[in-house]
Amino acid sequence: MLQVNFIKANREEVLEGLKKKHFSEISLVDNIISLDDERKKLQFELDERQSKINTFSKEIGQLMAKGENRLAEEKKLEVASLKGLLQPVSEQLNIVEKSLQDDLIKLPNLPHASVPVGKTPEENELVREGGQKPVLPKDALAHWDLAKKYDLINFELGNKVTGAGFPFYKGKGAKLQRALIQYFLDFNTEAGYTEYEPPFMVNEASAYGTGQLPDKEGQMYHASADNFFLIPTAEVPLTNIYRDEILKEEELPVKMTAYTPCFRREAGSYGKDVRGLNRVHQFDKVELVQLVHPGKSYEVLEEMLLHVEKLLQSLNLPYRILRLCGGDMSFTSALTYDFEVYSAAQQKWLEVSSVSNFESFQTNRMKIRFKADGKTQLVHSLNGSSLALPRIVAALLENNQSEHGILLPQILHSYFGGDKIQ
RNA sequence: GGAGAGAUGUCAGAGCGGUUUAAUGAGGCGGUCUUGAAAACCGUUGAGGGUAACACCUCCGGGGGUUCGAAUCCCUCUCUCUCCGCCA
Repeated sequence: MLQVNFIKANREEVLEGLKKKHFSEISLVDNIISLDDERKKLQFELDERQSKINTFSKEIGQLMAKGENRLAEEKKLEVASLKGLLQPVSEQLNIVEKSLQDDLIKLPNLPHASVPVGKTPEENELVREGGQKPVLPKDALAHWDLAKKYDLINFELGNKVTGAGFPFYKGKGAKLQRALIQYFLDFNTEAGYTEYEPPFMVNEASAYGTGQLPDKEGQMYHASADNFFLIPTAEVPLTNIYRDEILKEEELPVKMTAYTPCFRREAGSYGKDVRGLNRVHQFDKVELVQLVHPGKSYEVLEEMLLHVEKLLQSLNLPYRILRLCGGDMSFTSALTYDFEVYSAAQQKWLEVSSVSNFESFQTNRMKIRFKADGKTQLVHSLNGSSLALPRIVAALLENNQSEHGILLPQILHSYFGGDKIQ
């Protein structure tokens, strides 16, 4: 959520930013500004009347203490009439505040200056590429065929027990999941991130805090008896740890990492690109979250980018980094880098990580602040995947297939307890 | 699932209709003293709105009500704790 005062002081900049993000309801901006002006006016009026009533009420108390009941009764009547004037103002104020809030919630975050102009994924900007694309024989198999050949993943069984998009991992396939999770967490904690194991369900306030509500509730699984939501990412419980908290400046940066399964309904995405592990409803992911001083968030974003890049390099996967264009970015982000790995048998780039700076957009909603020199201000929040497992597994299987089996990268040997899958 | 108790500032904890602008203690910060530290003493220390700065207004778990006046009384919701039951 953007801050009203910022919008008021930077109207032109806000309009331009929204345009870059291809946000259509531009009129909201002026609406917000006038609603806030009205809010202030009403609030002032209400405060003044309330102040009078408070004074009179105190006087009544003093009169009664002195036994001057008749004067007190007269004052009571006076206050009663003042109260009648209070009601309509307070009702109007409530209406205005509600509309203001509703409008503010609809505004997306503004894109950073470095965000490229564009609307579609094709217009994302290539930052750099790394690693070597393998040369596979003509009869190379896609990961869903490899998964079957080595009995690693059973998609049909998932259909039976739960539904489409809930695969079973089995044997070496299950162990590979465990090895990757363990390795990713170790990699992150060595870089100073504190490991958490959070709840996999959150309440409504938390889903609202990170921006899943009120808009995207169709994307989350909902446990209606208790009104809990299955988390779509560890970002939700992790960031909400600090909801409504005021940190000390020296507590920053807060660096957190967690493994969780992620649950996504993916409503509306059928057909292409959903085969095998390319898009599933439940998957494993290790996530990074940082809360930082607002002056340092872009520096930290680059640091997180390098961190994830090193991780991909250690897996020997060919990757590329994209800077997302205005139209392809998420509602809440100010700048997002996507990591994609090349899945050689499908001959396709698959997104495996998204690293974003949200600036104060999330923290304004959640009221995550810090205190410095007596002043309280919002921290900046960032997050990134390191990494989402399914597509990493897809690329590992496809790119490393050979006549001797799947040859795993060196770094995984000890975690996996072997160097290949046969 | 049943019964009971409770939710107050950073923490502990009083207040249960009108000098509460929320007592008191601890912690934090500043100071006096000291070579330095501890102790002792003095001062200071919540959030939001509003203002050029004051003033002023709101907040004692959330929402609603009674009253001239509510942390205090009533209703309701949420959560926490204790005991019993069930249980990995």
